[in-house]
Amino acid sequence: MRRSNVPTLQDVANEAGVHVMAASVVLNGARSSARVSDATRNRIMEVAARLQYRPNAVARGLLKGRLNMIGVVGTVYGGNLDVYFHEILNGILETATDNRQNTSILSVHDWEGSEDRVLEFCDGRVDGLIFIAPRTLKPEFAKAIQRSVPFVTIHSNASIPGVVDMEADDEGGAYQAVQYLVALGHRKIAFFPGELYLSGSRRRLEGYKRCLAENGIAYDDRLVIPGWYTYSSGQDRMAEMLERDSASSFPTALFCANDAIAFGCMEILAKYRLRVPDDISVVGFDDTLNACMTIPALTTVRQPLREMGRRSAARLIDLVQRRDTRSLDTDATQSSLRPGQTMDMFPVELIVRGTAGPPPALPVIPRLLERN
Amino acid sequence: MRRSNVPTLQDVANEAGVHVMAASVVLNGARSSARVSDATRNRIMEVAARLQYRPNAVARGLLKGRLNMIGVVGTVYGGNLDVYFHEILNGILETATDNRQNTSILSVHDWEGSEDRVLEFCDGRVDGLIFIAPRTLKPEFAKAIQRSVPFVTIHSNASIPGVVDMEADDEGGAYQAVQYLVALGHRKIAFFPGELYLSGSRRRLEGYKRCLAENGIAYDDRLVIPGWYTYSSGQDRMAEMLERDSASSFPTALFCANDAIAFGCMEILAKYRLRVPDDISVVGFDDTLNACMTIPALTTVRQPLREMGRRSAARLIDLVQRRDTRSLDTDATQSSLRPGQTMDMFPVELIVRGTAGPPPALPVIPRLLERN
DNA sequence: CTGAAAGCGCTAACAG
DNA sequence: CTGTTAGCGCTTTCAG
Repeated sequence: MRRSNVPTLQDVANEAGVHVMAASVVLNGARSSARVSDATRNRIMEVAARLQYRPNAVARGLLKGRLNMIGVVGTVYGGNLDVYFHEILNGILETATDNRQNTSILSVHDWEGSEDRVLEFCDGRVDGLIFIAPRTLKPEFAKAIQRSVPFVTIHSNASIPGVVDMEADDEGGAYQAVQYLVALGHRKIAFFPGELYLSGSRRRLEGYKRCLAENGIAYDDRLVIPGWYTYSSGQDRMAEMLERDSASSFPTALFCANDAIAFGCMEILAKYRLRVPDDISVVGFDDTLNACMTIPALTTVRQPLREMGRRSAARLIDLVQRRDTRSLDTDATQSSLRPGQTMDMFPVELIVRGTAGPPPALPVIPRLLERN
Repeated sequence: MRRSNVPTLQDVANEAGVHVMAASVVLNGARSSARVSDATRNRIMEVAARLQYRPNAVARGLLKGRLNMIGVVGTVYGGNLDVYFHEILNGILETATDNRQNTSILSVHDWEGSEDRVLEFCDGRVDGLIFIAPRTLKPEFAKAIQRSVPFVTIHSNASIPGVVDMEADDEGGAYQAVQYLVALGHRKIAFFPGELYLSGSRRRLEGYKRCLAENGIAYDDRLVIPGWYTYSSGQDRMAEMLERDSASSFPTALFCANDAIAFGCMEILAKYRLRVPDDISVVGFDDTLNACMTIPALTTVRQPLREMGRRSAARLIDLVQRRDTRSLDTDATQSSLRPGQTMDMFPVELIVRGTAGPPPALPVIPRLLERN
């Protein structure tokens, strides 16, 4: 049953009066391209051009067991793939394009309930998978995936034996951010860590705690308010804190576990007539593209998301190729990417912009505007 | 040459001691599932479960001429797929997921030079294509695509006969934005239209002009500065204007053809110590996710990008299905989407936030800060 | 150097 | 109701 009306190799061959395989050899430039005489070769090329022949990727894929397609699985948060995802994706697309790979995206709402969709996703249609911030990859699930295709993770929550994972220096980044605030004179620094059951959040909490301890500031768990990695969670938690605390017990600085939370906080602060950074300082984490778009621009810990995307794609492509040629070369020195290493740690950097300054001389009084 | 180690239908059949096709019928639930006795059926299911058999999507795709994959082609601007693209993508992913379709992304840097990549992209690996803001689709190129797969466009620059295109009411949106500024008391309103060779930009310019005319304000082409649809272009054009104009000839309001331009402008305005909206008003276009993340939040014309993404995917899926069953039903009333219609126009809406207000009583004097 | 075969994994059409 | 056969479009092997 021929479905589409695009010319096939058979059509070209018929038209040129040669056999399919001659056309195949000519048109894909297989190793022995000298196997066809110049006359037939030219005739085939001419016919192919006239018919606008293009090889069918699926047929080739079935045969080769490879489609030149990398799959990306990412979480949608409240219906949206957020900027964080977006920047990683940019990196992946860049590397994929450079290596003539296509990119396919699967968005999942929750990891637990989507295992079947993910498994289906990798049944032949992708050569490998990149998981972006998977919540919980159950070991059996990870095994099931690996049976079909290799995969790598970015911000994996729990490390999986033999699986390469990209991580940023969460602990160090948090430490830097808090140290910066302390140096500015802050002593009461709140922390919005996002989801504390995520290992990244916990590492950031570690950095926050270590910095306080090293500066002789007592840890106050009323200043640490968990939530989610979203704008609206930032709004909610900030509002809670503003309604709960009196002016005197209110923090002079906020460290947020990502930029979205920071923006949510800032939105609420504005509603309460608190000026950033005069009345209160805010520091984020990630340095997503919109971090420099607020006024004042967000002071934040830069995580090289794009680079992490690039590297994950490079790693994956490497794994796919290695699998393809596993029997041919046992020499692992071919690649510049060390295969044994199971975690790529990326450095972070504090980007000082305009949302953090010295604490106010007098306690400020938050007053809610009636409506914005 | 068997490439992967995943169990195949043949494996299941062998293990269960039945013929391949029995396994096929049982495991995919084809029309006559009663064709197999319960005993064999159970045995097959049991074996399939034990072996963790999953059908190979590529093999099925080759046979059916359909992979359940929709392709999205978008432009990268300065190395980034921007928020605009991102929101449309969210809509596409949503509808794709609802219809059990996968989504594959191809990012192109320039449309002219990427025609081959696009053609290659649609050789079997996608069932249809969504073009996001294609610059110039040459007629022959469009024909070539259509030979392989159906496609739809979003913000197509020139309409292509028979191709469904999603557009927003650019003219009306621009009119609304400018009318709002005029109502606030502004008479000197600058317009940053982005690329004027794009039809969308020109329609926005029409709306701007019409509104000025209807309010008896003379059109001054010194106030209309073309550029690109980017943050950095907003910065550049704004800086140019600030350096060029004296305080007295400086506009009191800015209408920007998208949010990115508006943010770029605002960044420069801040550098020149101009306060938004006290000294100068700014209105954007699009209402991308980060529009509400600046402080003050951006007043902008909302384009339902997500909805446009959803609709484009729905349209495309419809076309793909129609193509699949073209010989079977000639009855076009099946679908709720009218097939003949070649343009979907989406309404826009002015979202009033905090970046526009009345013009200042006295002309303001921009003064550049030494460093930010 | 050329031709004929077989087969990737799956399904749709046939005979039995 | 079962089993066989052919084939989606392409490539690789093996004879000629």
